[in-house]
Amino acid sequence: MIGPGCHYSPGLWQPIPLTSYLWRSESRCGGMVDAIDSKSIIRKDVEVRVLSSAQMKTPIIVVCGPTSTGKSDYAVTLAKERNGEIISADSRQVYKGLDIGSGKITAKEMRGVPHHLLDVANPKRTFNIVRYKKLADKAIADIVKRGNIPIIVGGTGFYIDAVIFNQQLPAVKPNPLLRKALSKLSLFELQEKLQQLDSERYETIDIHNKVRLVRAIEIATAIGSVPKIEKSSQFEVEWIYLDHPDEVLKELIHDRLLKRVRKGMIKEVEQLHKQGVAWSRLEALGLEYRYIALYLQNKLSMTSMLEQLENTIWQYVKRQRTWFKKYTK
RNA sequence: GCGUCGGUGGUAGAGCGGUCAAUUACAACAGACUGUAAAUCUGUCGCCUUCGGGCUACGAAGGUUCAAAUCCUUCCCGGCGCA
Repeated sequence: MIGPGCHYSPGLWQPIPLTSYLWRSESRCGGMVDAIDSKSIIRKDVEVRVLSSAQMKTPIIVVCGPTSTGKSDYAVTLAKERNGEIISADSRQVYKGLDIGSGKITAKEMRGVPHHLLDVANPKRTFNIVRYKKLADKAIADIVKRGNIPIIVGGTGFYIDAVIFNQQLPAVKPNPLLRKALSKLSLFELQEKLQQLDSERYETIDIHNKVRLVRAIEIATAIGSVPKIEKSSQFEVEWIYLDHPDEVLKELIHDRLLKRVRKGMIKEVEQLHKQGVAWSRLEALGLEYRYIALYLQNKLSMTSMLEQLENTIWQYVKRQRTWFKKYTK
């Protein structure tokens, strides 16, 4: 059985609870009681009402963890038990057509549980976090309206953060012309430019990271400076972190990779390319799409493609773990 | 068997008398993360350390030299050419 705060799961899995903002304990000290109390006051005082509804946080569940730990499956079971609907937090599963390679759940595996934020973007164009947040916020609101509990499931920590902590990202759209011009500059020139435009952001940014520098300059150019990010939490979060010991996870990754190759993952990438997704775009998508694209272009043999891919997946696992570690604090 | 080229850190591969514990890339390990986030970027990476330094290392053993991964000799191993 799977339930709130019960970090137990079927088979040989050993989901490790990272945090325990348990739903039950939270509602005792926070939301529910206040909410009920405030209702009686509402009719008399609008001020109190606003304050109280701010205090009344929406319960939400987050299932996170590195790739191949069985998040999707776990979440479906959880959703069935808890009346939940699932919101994917995966930067590649948002794209139509990236199915096997991204490890997207199949209709059958959903077992009737509604899933959101899958197949919402065209793989030829880059999706981004602001669009993700907009769609996710909307999905959450709808789910809550239906009286169900939203369950955010995925391995993209950046996306999870944006939604859970309600990060207000600056409303500056990507400017392709500016980016093109900036891409010609050296690292040093980009650093100088940002320092001139916004010395405060310059202090906090990773000054070796061109991508970040370009984005910061883009924002500063448009609105003067990069605003400090505001975080707030409107949710009562129950965190569930799934992981396995290294050896177990490595084996799961290996087996799953072979299984997906057998299921036609290579054909999927070939198909995407035929439909007009450029090799360079596929390579930029990373992991499976990058390495299979290289293989299809005869830049890698089958064996070295699989070897390198497995290796890169493991590096990704470690980046994910690094990200999720902050949820334990 | 003769000739020839080579044997360098987990791997590939620089260095060819001192400034070499040894460029670089990959792997490994740790970390960052404000509209590309499966992306992008950073640090560490022989052993020990009181962080000054100490010790062991470039196939093996000898030798030349103030000084050798770098030169010489022999041996072992691999590629190629001729037999």
